[in-house]
Amino acid sequence: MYTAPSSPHDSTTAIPPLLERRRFATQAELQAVVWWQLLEPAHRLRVAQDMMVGQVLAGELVCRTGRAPTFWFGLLEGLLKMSNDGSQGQTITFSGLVPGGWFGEGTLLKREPYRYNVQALRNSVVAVLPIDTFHWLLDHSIAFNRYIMNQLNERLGQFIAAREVERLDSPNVRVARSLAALFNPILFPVGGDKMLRITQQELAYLVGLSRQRVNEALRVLSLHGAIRVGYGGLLVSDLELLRRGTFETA
DNA sequence: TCATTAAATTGTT
DNA sequence: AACAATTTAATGA
Repeated sequence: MYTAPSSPHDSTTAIPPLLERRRFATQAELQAVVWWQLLEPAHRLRVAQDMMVGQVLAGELVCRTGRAPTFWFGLLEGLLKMSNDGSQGQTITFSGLVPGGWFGEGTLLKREPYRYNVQALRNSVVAVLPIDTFHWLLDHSIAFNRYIMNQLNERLGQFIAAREVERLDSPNVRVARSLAALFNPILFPVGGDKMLRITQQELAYLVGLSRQRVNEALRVLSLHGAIRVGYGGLLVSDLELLRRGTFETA
């Protein structure tokens, strides 16, 4: 299913048709949203009326640096990559995004343009909540405020961890930490599932390594018993080891 | 349900 | 980057 969309790093990719061909969220989709469950009935109703869902094809951008903030985004299905274009044209990947994750709250809070690109690594389903609804929730729901506060705090920790990884770590450890980040229960509350559907090619785009190198790293990680690799995905068997382990050699 | 074929993904150089 | 090997998905009897 993965036909390298010319290059997920291609900045000439057209503006997302996410705004077109989208529909309202179904009841099942709403109930799968963790923070929606925290709201009281009146607040749930407003969200149900305003939240929409759209399809994003592999390679397309969900949001783009410099664009005015319009939505808070949630990934329902698929795989996204959050990155930034450095001053010399290098692409810096901050984080991968797996289903259950919501992003853009920092930008919406400040009402400033997005500071990163979010690109679909495969066909994905994305939910959007209008910025006005987002602020209305902040004004009316304590539960929502608490959720956002938690999320901001957790994301801060994730960025700090990402910086450390970026500097001093071996490819093996980079892959390990990047994988571990996808299992953050606060940012990606996906029901404690240790199973991750991701191809080695997708993971390669995520961590910025070649597929070959990722393949080798996964081999080492599984030798250490941190993960089990399978066709089209992997299983995390020791999350703590994945987070803290040093996988220097095989 | 099974066999066949195409497509996707992995393993290796 | 290229290629072979393996796994999955799709198709039709």
